[in-house]
Amino acid sequence: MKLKLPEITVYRLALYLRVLERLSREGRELVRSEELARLCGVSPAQLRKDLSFVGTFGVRGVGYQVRSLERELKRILGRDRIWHLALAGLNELGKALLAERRLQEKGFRFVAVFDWREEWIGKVIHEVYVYSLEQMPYLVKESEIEIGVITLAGEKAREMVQALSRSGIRAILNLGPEPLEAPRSDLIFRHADLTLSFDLVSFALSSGYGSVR
Amino acid sequence: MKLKLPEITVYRLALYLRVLERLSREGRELVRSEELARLCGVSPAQLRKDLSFVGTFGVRGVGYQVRSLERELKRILGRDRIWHLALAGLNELGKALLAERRLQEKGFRFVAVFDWREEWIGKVIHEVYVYSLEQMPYLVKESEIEIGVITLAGEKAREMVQALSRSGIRAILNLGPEPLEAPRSDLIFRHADLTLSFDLVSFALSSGYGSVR
DNA sequence: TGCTGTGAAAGTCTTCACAGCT
DNA sequence: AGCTGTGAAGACTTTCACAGCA
Repeated sequence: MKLKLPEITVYRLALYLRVLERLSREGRELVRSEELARLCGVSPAQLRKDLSFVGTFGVRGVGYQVRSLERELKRILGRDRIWHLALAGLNELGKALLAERRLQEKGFRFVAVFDWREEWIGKVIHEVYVYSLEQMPYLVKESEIEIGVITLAGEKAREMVQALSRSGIRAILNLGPEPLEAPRSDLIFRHADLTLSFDLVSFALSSGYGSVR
Repeated sequence: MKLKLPEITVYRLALYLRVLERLSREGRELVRSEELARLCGVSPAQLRKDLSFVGTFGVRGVGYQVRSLERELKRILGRDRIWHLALAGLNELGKALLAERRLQEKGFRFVAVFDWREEWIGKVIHEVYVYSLEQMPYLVKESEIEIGVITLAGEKAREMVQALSRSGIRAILNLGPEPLEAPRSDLIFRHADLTLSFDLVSFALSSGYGSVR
């Protein structure tokens, strides 16, 4: 339970799992570190070292069983269960997340949207009901919502962080364009901004950098 | 022009710029490394070291001029110009990107959508015209499109990579859920998958990890 | 005085290269 | 024979602590 691994390793384990899920769908039974690494854009040594942090899954001289490695990584990443999520504040990116079947399939299930605008409350977006902020504490508890997702920026984003925190949520994923300050240290708090990757591309293009990753 | 800095530093420079843009909007003139670092969730030494890779912008004993640091970082990141983008393949996430005013404001302008489905071709989504794949080589050249954005997965995603590459695009940003193989090494190629950050949160929750970043 | 810029030290991550097993 | 698992070496990144300057 108290597994301590580098954050970058966790990120890559999730990436390996993506590719394993695909190989598994395609019916592959066995994969070697060299191929899986190439598909993920990392070195074989990196892949084997990452796996060695969390267990020993391969067979020497043979490779890895796709299904069993997939199952083990799911367990390690906490992807062997259903998580209940709430979207705090509705915008286009938020709607895209609600519509994303792939997230549902992976066990990330949005069970509520919270918004402050009267005209949205009571509506149903991609099968998820929109509630007012007043209902948040009750619903977080009753629906066992553990992860709050924010796609907004600015003052509204900060209000949502406060509301989620006070409602007893366990984790907040900030997908908006600004870093926000964590309200409490016992709350898991991540910032992942899609739009930053546009800046990385623009830098690469204008600095004469080569291909990245 | 041949600036060689750690990728993680480029990422953080983009993050600093986000916060500077906000401070600038709020009318702040001066900021010290300690405050800017806190707002970005990094250490002051980190921030100063990152900046030292690309120049010297501060005044000792005083701090940084918000506007001039903002301008310098924009120049370094290639954000002092307009970039023309194409969306290759339309889905919910793609529509959300087209609608994202913040990207436009930052100089990332979608000028075309390409799709293989007859029923979409000729439509206009969030003011952007949908073209067929046949028109891609011509339009990439005529409209000076340098960055292709993909939000799809699977076989369609791989087809789009091929089509973009053959049309002479300079960079591809893969926002879909699977890593893809780069078609050529002279093409800038990035994978940034929002859905991976959900796995990181799920790991943090189930491993008893503390707050992250 | 006070905060930046930066060598040097500490810490972390990646790669190497081969032992260990099937 | 062949591929994984892993200590040890090497590369890279972060932090420290203070010189340098307004």
